[in-house]
Amino acid sequence: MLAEPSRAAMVLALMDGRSRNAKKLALDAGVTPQTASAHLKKLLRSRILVCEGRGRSKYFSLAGAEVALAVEALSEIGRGPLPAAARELRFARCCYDHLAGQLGVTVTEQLFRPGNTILEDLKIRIPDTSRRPLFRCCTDWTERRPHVAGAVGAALLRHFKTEGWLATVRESRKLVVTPRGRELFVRVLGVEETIFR
Amino acid sequence: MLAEPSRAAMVLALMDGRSRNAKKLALDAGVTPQTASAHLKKLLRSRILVCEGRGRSKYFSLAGAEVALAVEALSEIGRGPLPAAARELRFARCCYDHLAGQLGVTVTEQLFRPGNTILEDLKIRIPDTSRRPLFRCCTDWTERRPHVAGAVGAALLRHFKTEGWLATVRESRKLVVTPRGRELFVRVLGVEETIFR
DNA sequence: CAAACGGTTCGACGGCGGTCGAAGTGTTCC
DNA sequence: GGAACACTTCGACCGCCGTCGAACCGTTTG
Repeated sequence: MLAEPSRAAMVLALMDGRSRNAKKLALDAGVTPQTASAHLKKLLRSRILVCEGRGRSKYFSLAGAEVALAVEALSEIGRGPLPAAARELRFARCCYDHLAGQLGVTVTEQLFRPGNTILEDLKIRIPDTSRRPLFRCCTDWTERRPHVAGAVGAALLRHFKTEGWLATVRESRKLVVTPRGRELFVRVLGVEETIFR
Repeated sequence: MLAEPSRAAMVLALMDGRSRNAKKLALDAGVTPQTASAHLKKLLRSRILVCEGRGRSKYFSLAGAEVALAVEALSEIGRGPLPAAARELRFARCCYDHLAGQLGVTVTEQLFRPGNTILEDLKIRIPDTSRRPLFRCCTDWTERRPHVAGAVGAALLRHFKTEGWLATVRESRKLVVTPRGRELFVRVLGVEETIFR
């Protein structure tokens, strides 16, 4: 649906969230009204657009936030340099302001063990100043499993850095586990020794 | 790129984050190796996949988080019922075998409060028989925030149903909070009274 | 070295689908 | 009522691109 140039042009034209009529969209896409009509019909059927018929004109707009999110997500692909160093990032890296990679998902799983007292043991304090959700999760793209984000995720990474468990690498998202960190991850968080290779 | 069925099949096959060789991907997509080769070439050029040549085999995997995000975002489009019955499902429903909706994300947030003892209080036992991940999360499509899934999510919903907190509605994913459940959600899980309207 | 195998290139075929002209329906406005 | 207009349907055309057979290259294995 979004792959076809004319349809893509129409959807992109609607990315501002406003609505337009069919003729305007035909112009945006550089096709005749008949062609546009066929495309718009398909876009409606596949729930990408919705329309509201006002009089003899029909006004089209994006069907919802999911559409806008998907279009934005697609436009992110292929930017940036090739990840020759991908492997290095796989074990531990930061994802915005929280921990990701094998270590990230492992820590997250530990947090979910019934009876764990990790957040208290580390004396993690969550600043409740913001409207930020306490907890979010990203699906880790290397692990395809969730790691903790949100306020809790940020607080954890902050702790690991200030307490010298993890060190950052300049100009990179890579994180390095210090010897001290390695010992503490195992002893305090119950992480398997083996994941450190 | 992602619109073509064979390529989509290959990319979906790689959505678990692991890597596969060209022949395996050809099989997944149901095409011959020549055809797969052509597709893989294009997917590499457009930075959707990366490959690592080990010996005479080449191992392909997703190029990065953006790709996984985009694919997931695309899969969200057009899901869900039309707005008429949507409202009813919004508050509480089951998502496969776990709890979703406003109540689902709220419970999930409670689980992440530092110092909570919810899983022990409820005497939740996680069967560790399976290879099933202890914890997964779905992004709730109505709430746009994560709710707990995986073994923990399933155990929780099972508990809520067997203990009479929630009642199922036949032929529907809808879940109804019983008066008993309502009281317990507030007292035991610390859910805000107000979300029950 | 020969055989097997993974991956690639080339060329030919065929179908799906985007395109537009022409014509049809319904609405608005004078 | 009639003209202008927004949108749709139909039909025919045509080009792009996915497909596979055959042949080719390079690595691995015995």
